[in-house]
Amino acid sequence: MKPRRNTWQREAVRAALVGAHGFVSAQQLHQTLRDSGSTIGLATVYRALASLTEDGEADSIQAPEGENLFMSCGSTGHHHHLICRSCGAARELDATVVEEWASKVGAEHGFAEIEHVIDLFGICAACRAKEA
Amino acid sequence: MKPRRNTWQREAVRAALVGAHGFVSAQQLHQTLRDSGSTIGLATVYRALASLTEDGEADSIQAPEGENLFMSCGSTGHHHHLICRSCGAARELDATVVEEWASKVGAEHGFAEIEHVIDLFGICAACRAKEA
DNA sequence: GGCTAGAATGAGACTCATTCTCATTTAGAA
DNA sequence: TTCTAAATGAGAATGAGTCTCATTCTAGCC
Ligand SMILES: [Zn+2]
Ligand SMILES: [Zn+2]
Ligand SMILES: [Zn+2]
Ligand SMILES: [Zn+2]
Repeated sequence: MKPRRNTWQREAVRAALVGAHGFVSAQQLHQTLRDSGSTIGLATVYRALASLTEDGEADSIQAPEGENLFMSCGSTGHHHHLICRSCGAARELDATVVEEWASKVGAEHGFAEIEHVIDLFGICAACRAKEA
Repeated sequence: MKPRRNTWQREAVRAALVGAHGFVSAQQLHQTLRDSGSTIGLATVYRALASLTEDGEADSIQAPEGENLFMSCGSTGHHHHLICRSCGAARELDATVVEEWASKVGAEHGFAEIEHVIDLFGICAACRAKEA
């Protein structure tokens, strides 16, 4: 892990990410921080999120609309999520079966350096209750 | 399927997509078409790809970099791919196990309207040979 | 074949997420 | 405290994709 300086900006992003409880975009996070009086710059939020993700402190996924979403995730290892399209709440999934499937399939077709993207999106119970 | 008029532009996009043999971006496709003398507009390429995808004549995926990629795909039903990061070549996958896993997991967590994104990326044998 | 309504097109303006530039600030070691 | 490279922030730049709207063209009708 490359060296990082501890700036209040980096810490603020980390805190905001933890406070978000679910996947959020860089823009949302920046807005939240500004709304709470911070003067942090948008570019800095992007930089902090990139480094946090690099260091394994945050997970990132691509929303179906193309935006990148980030989340402060407890477990550090490789894993997958079930995400609420409406509020961003996420559940970690035990994906042992698909991990095995993915590596088997990759090998079978003679492809190297296999990576996989596996995400489930839906509407959580809470959001459904709200809408009804 | 909503009605579509047959224009040479739509046909050109369809043909270029078939000729591409793998996943390509709208921009690439547009460039290819222009290079071969066509005067087709970029917006039209986007519109044609969107309608072809809607009609099930093309598949689309999100590249890890965020760009949307399209491919003329034989089978019409729901399925997944193993894609070469380098040349876009793709294999269709039998993903019965993961389909079952996905629907089970969604239900278990009380989420509704589950959709899943499952894509494998790697480097195909041909591209590895080329690089070496 | 001509006529017409409405769909499709294309040039370019526009949006919006993300990255880059660069002058200024600051963390952290000495 | 001093110094230096890393980090920051404002705004410019990038780039995929969408939108607008005047013009063109398809397809059905005579
Ligand atoms: Zn929700
Ligand atoms: Zn995995
Ligand atoms: Zn390849
Ligand atoms: Zn599937």
